[in-house]
Amino acid sequence: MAVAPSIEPTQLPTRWSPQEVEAALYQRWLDAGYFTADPASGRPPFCIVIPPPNVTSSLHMGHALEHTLIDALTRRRRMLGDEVLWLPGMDHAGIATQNVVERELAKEGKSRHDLGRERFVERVWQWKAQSGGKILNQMRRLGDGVDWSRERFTMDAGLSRAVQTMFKRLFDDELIYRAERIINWCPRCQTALSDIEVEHSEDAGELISIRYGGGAASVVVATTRAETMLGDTAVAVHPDDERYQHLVGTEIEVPLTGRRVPVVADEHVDPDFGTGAVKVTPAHDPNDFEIGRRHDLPTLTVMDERGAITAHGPFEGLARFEARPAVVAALREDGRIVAEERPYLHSVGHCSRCDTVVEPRLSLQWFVKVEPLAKAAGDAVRDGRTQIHPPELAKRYLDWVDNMHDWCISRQLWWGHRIPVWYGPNSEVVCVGPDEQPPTGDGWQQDPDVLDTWFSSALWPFSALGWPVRTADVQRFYPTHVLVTGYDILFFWVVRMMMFGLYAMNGTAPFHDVILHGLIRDANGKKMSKSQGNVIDPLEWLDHYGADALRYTLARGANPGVDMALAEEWAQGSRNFCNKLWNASRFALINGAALRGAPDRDGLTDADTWIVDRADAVVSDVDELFESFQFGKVCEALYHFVWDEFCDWYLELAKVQLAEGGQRAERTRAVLGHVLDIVLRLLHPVTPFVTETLWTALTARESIVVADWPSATGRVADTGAAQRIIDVRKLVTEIRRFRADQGLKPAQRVAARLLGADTAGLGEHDTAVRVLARLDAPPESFSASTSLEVSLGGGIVIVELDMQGVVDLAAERTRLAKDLAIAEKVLAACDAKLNNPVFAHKAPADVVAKTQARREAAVAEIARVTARLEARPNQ
RNA sequence: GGGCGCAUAGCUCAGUGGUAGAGCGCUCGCCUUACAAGCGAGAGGUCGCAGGUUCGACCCCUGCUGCGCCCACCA
Repeated sequence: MAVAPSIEPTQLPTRWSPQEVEAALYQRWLDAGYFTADPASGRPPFCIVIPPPNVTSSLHMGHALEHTLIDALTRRRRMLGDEVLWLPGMDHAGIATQNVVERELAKEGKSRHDLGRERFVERVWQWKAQSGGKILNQMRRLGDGVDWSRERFTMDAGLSRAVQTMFKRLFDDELIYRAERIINWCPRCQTALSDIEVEHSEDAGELISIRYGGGAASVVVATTRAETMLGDTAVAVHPDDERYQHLVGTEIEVPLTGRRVPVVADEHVDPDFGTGAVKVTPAHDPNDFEIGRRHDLPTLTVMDERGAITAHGPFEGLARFEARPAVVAALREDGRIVAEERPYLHSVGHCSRCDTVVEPRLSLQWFVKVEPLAKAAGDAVRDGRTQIHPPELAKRYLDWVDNMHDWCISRQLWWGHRIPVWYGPNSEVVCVGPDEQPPTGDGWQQDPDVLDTWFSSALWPFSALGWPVRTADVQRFYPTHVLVTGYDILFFWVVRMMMFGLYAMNGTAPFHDVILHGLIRDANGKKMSKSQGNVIDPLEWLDHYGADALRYTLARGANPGVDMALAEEWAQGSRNFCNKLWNASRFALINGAALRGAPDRDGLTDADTWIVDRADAVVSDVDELFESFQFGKVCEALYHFVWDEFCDWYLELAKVQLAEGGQRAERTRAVLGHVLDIVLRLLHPVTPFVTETLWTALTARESIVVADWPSATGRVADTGAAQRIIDVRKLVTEIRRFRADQGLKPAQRVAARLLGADTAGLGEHDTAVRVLARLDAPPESFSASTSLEVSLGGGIVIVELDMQGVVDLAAERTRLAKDLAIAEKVLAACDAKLNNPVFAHKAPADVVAKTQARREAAVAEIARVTARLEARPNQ
């Protein structure tokens, strides 16, 4: 059982010091077991699985954002009474992690081959232990309310079993196949890559036009990859291209290799591009591969897995980028062959992990046949079973699933789930399920490759819950409710979870809502990157400003799908807000506020009624905003209420009420406690630490983590009280403005008489207005030296002031002139509308009425200001 | 090549068919007994450009310009 620390209000420091208490509070929550889910409880379930961070790195700001949003959602649901499970874990991140560890090895002058597969994998596990620990610590610092008893890793035994089960099932359903295809090959990582692991960029290259054949039977083809001509086995032209009709079906000689290759007619060729003729290299280009299949062309592999040339004497052994100029140089030796060389900007694929130029390569790989799976994934979004926020991104999702290529899932790596397929001595292929023994005997060998890391990630929403075992967790918490992740992995991850979830879980999509947050950028809107040196480490802000300030900053900027620029000032502002909350609470506690339930309406002042009603409204606003995942607006609404309304006005009015003592003060304390209680609970999902500290002090209860989420009192708002408070605020502001214009110091008291306050309904607010505006009661011999008229909702109040001859006429004239100009502008605008005959017909009645009212107010204002100005000679 | 998004105050961003908003920054004045990480009062915007619809457009439509992102097998 957690015990709230007892704090003596008067001992509270004037600043919130997060560093001193956060760790202890977090430990207290863990000890109390608040974050441990119980599948057997009767509560409605609410589950979010963490997007498992890669074990390779520590958490960056994007993670901090993601975790803040997830934590806010889960904390709120917990307070609403749900059985909440936020399941933590990490991803083995196959190629990324292997690369990191290989780089470590390189520092020791070793390669993975020096260690051998087994020892290398051991080494990666060591890395995982070290790096993973850092991540877990960061999550604690952030205050993540995760269920640590359920922590998973994509390579742990259970998840490996899930992977094997899934593979086997897809294999048996013929949704996984092995084929020789042109795939994206990274010559540095020496593995196949899926389409989305390739990043395209516009690179400068050369387009070289080469004459094939000779004399009348020659044709010019163009290429940016001259070295591939060593593997050419045809030239292709469009079937309808009359220029080349006579050549189709003939053979033509390829320069350098001297190979005689057929000229084929193929629809793929664009007759308008270049010369309309294409060299065909089936082994090294995906299009050419297809052409080759259609025309039964041989595939001639001329490059090895490192990208070095394997054939043709003089070029053998050259790396591809050395071979390219070498081939061109050799072609130039015969002056008739190279028809043209020109610079050329074109799109080139790079390995997303190491930036090496990807080489299309013919090889035998495993693929997932995505069509039926992608169809289901599209349908789930189309029919609304899963909703994507923001909806604009749903279109992008659909475009993608509708045009998806088969997914290459085998990787020539060592770190990952080994493909559960065994090959026999007589070309047998056996897929081995998790409960089956692999075949033994001479010549049987397991496939050496591992699976794409996204294969296991795609299973995460159910494998992490225990699938394929029918665990209580799977039954209770699948489908999960919300997925919170960045839009940058919509295709990598979200689509694949949808495909696999729908397939493995009998058509049940893995989540109801997908929230795609934006990317974190630096203050100038630039992407954070290590090479730019503009990365902000969340730990730095945690140390300087505390977890709540960091979380609040991130949540406040979190508009769905929109990137966020982060600057240090934001964190400072959030820290200041936490401190404001701290001091407001401190004030309330010092003055004896305590939680006594919702205050009885009887005997409340206008100020009390107003703030209680406002708190009610904020509760429903925040609920609505949370339900629609508008975190930024949740924060904004609470910020405005706490700072601009509760602190700036209610607390100041409360001071007056407390000074009255007795029953009035007692009720004020109740209202303070009530409103503060609501505010703290509403803020808790975003700023858990400061709210916990203050709430336990206010209520003497166990923990706000398990407090009830606020609900509105359900009573009808008192608009009269609200209007009177608005009037008080306006009156006070106008008087302060006047004082400022007149150059009065804040401390300087001025005697004043308020005329018309009673009829304006502000009779009982006389003291408050005087305190807030620093006005003294008029002495018996009061004589006003100047006056100020303020037009309020309840009527006009005239403030007569004894300025003792210090009236600054010039300042007043300036202000009046400004007021006059504004009023005249408003009048003109209103007249323009009202004089338009169509306006009265077409505009809604309330708009017309409002416009008329505005006009009248402007006219009255002009009259008053003009009178003022006339009464103040320019002397 | 296809698709999408964004252009609003100095900066980062909200916003609604009917008088332009916030935070930070800036100016002036204040240590006013919760808070100087604070208080009070201000300045600052022809809501990218050009048309159109409408009584009325920052908001809806069209085009343009600029920026960004995603997808793509342009040799």
